Amino acid sequence: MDAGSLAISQLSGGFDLYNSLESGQTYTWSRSDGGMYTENPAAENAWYETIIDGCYVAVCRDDGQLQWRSSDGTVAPGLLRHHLRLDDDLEAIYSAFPDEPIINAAINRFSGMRLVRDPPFQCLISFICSAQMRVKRIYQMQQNLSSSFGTTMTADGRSIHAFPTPAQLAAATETELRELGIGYRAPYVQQTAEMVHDGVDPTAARNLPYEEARSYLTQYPGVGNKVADCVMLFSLGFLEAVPLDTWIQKAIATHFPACALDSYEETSQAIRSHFGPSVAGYVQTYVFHHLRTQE
DNA sequence: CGCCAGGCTAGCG
DNA sequence: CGCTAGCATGGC
Repeated sequence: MDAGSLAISQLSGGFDLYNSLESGQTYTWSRSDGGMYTENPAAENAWYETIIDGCYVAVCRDDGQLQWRSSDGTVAPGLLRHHLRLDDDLEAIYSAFPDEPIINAAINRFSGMRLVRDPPFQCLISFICSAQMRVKRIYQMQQNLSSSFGTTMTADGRSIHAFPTPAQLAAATETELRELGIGYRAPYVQQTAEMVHDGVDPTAARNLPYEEARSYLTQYPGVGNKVADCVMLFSLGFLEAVPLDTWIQKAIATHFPACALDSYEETSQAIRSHFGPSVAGYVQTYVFHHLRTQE
């Protein structure tokens, strides 16, 4: 097992590991203390781990450093920079946020929280599963998919499951998926996995303009505008994407009523423009987490 | 028990 | 097009 560290002080705006990985934007990491999405704060030395492209990586915040351990030390630092967006200039991003009370409150609470850049297939499946589901259960469903259909690796003598590949998940039956608690989303998951396995590549959306990319992603069963926006923001790097979930729709009605229009498309356009296209997705993620974790 | 959870789809008018 | 019933499952 290789190991190393990155200096958090060199990152503009710092890095809040806990809120970045437990704000409901990613379901690809697990806390080694088993407390992922339990609403118990992570212990100071809690490790978050995942397997990406066959590479095991674990990270932990310790004394101003982002410590990491990995099965492949040659790729781990670059992998972390990419998937945790460590090169995002948070100070510049905050200064581009609109100066409004609810947004400022969110920045104050979660300063250092970064967007993630998740593996697209895993992101696609996890947000198909997210429909009408609580964050904690979405996470549990992804764990179930991994342990039932994903490849097993051994790290530190423990067995860990990677998220299934499109081929592995396409081979699952609807009945098997329902037994994992996937519910009525089971056929969507199976059929989407099959489409990706057959060559309909979600990453092809990267090369399209924003609204065409969103439309492209809705060809997968179980993917509407909202889920497509999540995939674009949390895995494809469209920082202008603002997923209009129930929380954000309420926030728009209350705090930005001029943007509360009739259709998803119109509201989306208005709120993207209001938040600022280059940072709108960041604003969304901060406000979402702020509202969802208020007492 | 009833209600709700990071919505979507099919089937209407 | 716009509108809405129905959808699985678990937690409160």
